[in-house]
Amino acid sequence: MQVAPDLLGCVLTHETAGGLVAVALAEVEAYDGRNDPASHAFRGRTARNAVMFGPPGHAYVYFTYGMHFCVNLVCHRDGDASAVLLRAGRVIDGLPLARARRSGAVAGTGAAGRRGPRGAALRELDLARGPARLCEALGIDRAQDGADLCDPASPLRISGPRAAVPAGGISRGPRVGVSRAAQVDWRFWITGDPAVSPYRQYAPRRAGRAVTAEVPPTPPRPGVPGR
DNA sequence: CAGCTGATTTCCT
DNA sequence: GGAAATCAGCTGG
Repeated sequence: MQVAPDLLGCVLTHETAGGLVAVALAEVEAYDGRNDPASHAFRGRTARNAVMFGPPGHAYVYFTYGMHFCVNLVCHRDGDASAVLLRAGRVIDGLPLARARRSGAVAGTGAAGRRGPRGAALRELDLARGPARLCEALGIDRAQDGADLCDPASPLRISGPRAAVPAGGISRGPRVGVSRAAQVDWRFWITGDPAVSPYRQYAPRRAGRAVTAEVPPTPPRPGVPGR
């Protein structure tokens, strides 16, 4: 929570065999470990979130919704599972590679098993506009879980602290898509930055399957008079 | 543009 | 069994 706004404007860089991509952070969210019902660490340590309970400065990468990766920076001392989700940014280096990954053209990157080109060309601003998009553009997956982001020699690293407060200042508001502790304003972003992801409130999904026990009323059909 | 849906793993009840 | 720190594709206005 303390360091989250300071990450805005910092640069996250990932160097792989395929090349280098760097993103200037525009949006982050803080999660307060065991004290925060919205945190993955709220219910204790699991195989997935183990890195969060380790020393600060490392990457916690998780897989969610069966297809997406998101990356956090572990912030508090060993045993204290606080972390900051890196939600969005602007690609400032390695643009062609970022675009290729996001369009599904690079094998072994992106969400598990996804392949083949998708539809229309992507806007440059959308390449890292959202936590899963940011990971895909940078080529981050569970292999980077635990990486030391503060080591300048690490393939995945963060450069900071930034030189100055971003022009336009910093805004804060509720976190995106969380159902619990939705009222706390622990999301921070650079005011007016177009790379900030659109805010979405948590919305429970309706019961998916249609009725089998009930017969829905027959809808009126065109050309067929009602009664 | 708002709203809804499918995809699909990890963890929880 | 079902929700979740998401995204893209599609529909209707």
